Amino acid sequence: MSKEIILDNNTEELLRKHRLSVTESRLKILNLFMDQPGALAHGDIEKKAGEKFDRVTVYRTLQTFVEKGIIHTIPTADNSVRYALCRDECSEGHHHDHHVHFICTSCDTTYCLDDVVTPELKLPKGYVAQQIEVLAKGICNECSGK
Amino acid sequence: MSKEIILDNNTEELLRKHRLSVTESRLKILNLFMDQPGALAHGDIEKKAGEKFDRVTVYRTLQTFVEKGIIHTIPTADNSVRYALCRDECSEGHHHDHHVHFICTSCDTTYCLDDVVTPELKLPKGYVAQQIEVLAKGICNECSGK
DNA sequence: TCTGATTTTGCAACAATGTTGTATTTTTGT
DNA sequence: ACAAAAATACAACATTGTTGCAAAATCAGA
Repeated sequence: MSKEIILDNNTEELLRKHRLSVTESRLKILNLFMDQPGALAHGDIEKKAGEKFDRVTVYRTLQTFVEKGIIHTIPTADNSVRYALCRDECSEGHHHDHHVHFICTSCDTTYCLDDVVTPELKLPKGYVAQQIEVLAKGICNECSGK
Repeated sequence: MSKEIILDNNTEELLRKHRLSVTESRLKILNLFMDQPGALAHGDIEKKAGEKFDRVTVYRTLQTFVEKGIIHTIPTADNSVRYALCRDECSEGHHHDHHVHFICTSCDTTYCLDDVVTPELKLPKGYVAQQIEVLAKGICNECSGK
């Protein structure tokens, strides 16, 4: 008899779409991402998940999700990469996250500003850009309102 | 009798300017940065320095240099912050590195493109940017020429 | 140039983070 | 329901980053 997991099946379909086995930890981790607007670091996930989440499972799950194009990484200036859901269609191994990321210096939330497109750049001769990441730091919507 | 360290005194003056004691490890680390065009990760420094460099000393030296505005950090998408010399005048604790960073996917060198200025951004209402970091990935000058 | 005060270093011990291999469990397709 | 495939948990380990403190180097003033 299969365990009864009550979760919306958006997440389940997402996994199936990428030909990944539907497992409890994957569903839970996906839901963590869905349930909040920002990005999560590896550590956040271990904490938010309550008590028990094997560290190795989290590492491998995140790695799988990145490879499949379900989440993407966001660079930060400290040593903590954060992950966020890919809103748009990201094909396997090829992300199209041409939007700006915003890190709030007050509440430390990381946002994907999906509507802000990364600007064009004029690079010096010989440099060919394949991908451009824009990282803005400042005060977010929530924190500036108060 | 003081040990004889033969190094150009640009580095020494730089340290004095920031009221830092002139020590062997600081001079060596500064010279590592001077001797190459790109940025260095913590690990690079430990390796490049040959055999002996206490890890703790490197950590604390980098931290000091960042605080004093001698170097600045560059975010990356993997878990390895890199450091580069601040070309322009950076006051203590307040960096003016409004230039674009470029990471070559071929040779893995990180460049500061000092002449490429970060573009203006239109952020959604409520978001106030204090600092904007632009990170371009692609093929660098050196690698594209061949 | 000597000397005491200050700063920096090196070491040890530790904490946190990330990796790998393997046996066991779960999921999948038929 | 069953065999094959995939994912997990656990242990053991490697790497990376942190802290406290005694020893050493540097500095500033006489």
